[in-house]
Amino acid sequence: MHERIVDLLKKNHLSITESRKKILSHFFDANGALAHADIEQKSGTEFDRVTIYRTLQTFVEKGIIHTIPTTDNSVRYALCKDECSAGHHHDDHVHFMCDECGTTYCLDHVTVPKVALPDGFKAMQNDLVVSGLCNKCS
Amino acid sequence: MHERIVDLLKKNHLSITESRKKILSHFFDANGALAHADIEQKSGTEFDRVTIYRTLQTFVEKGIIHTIPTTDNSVRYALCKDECSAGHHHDDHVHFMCDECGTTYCLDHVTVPKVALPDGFKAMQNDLVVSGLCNKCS
DNA sequence: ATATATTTTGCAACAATGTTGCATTGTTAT
DNA sequence: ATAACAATGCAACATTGTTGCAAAATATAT
Ligand SMILES: [Mn+2]
Ligand SMILES: [Mn+2]
Ligand SMILES: [Zn+2]
Ligand SMILES: [Zn+2]
Repeated sequence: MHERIVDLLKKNHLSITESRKKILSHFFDANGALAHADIEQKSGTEFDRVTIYRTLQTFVEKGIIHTIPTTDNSVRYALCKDECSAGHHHDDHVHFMCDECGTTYCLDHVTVPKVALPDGFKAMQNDLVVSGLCNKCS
Repeated sequence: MHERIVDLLKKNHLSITESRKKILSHFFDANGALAHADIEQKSGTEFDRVTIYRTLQTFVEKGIIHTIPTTDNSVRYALCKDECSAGHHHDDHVHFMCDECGTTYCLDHVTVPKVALPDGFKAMQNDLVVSGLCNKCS
């Protein structure tokens, strides 16, 4: 596990620092997506709030994590699959938010369907967010 | 137009106030969705920031406007169709965000497709946000 | 039309979230 | 080990959103 994290950082030409390792490990441990506040809580006073912001930003830029549009308009992050790289995300899966437990899931095997748009509209990215009850809460 | 606004407020058992009329008229004038900041800007110093927050909240509760999940996780609002009422929104249309001009459109005639979810997941609401170039920018 | 009851507003104070510059510390390359 | 470079912590600030309460506006009853 620790090796996997270090490798992932190396692969993306990022220096191996305590905060990056720790924050990445939170993502590997979590089953759902994490908000900034979640990480802040899990980390205690280990590192500064600013470091968390900057680390998340770096991870998004490198294609290590992706942001998730949510119905409550709070920012959440989840690990990307291997296909993503710096500047090129390929997270075309559906996201699910449980109204009961609040967990946000990446449904990696459910792809976002394409829809026909009015004339002149060109789609570059499609995000589908489903909310309801997850398999643990229903 | 003015009558239409007053009627809409009356229909929802809301007192007819200057701020509510003015904010509603901004939505009727706008072609896309509005963020809190847009309204604050259009209104100048006419009313307090807090009033705008409370008015938007009231309108959402009454089913007059709906919130739109966005990829940049900023809150946007747009007028609902007549079918919406207090506590019962029926805004099952696709939203489009233009990467060029920033406009957010309600594509009222494009409905969100249903997707098959893993076992145990129960969908209550589906939001599809498409981004790319709008008909004016492409 | 006036008086009363109810609701909405503005203000102030606060909380939460996010951003920036810069000196110090930690990491990498030589 | 040393130098070059990158990341971190801190402080200060900006933006966004929330709450309580007195004053003002609106709706209701007389
Ligand atoms: Mn995801
Ligand atoms: Mn809409
Ligand atoms: Zn759940
Ligand atoms: Zn456009």
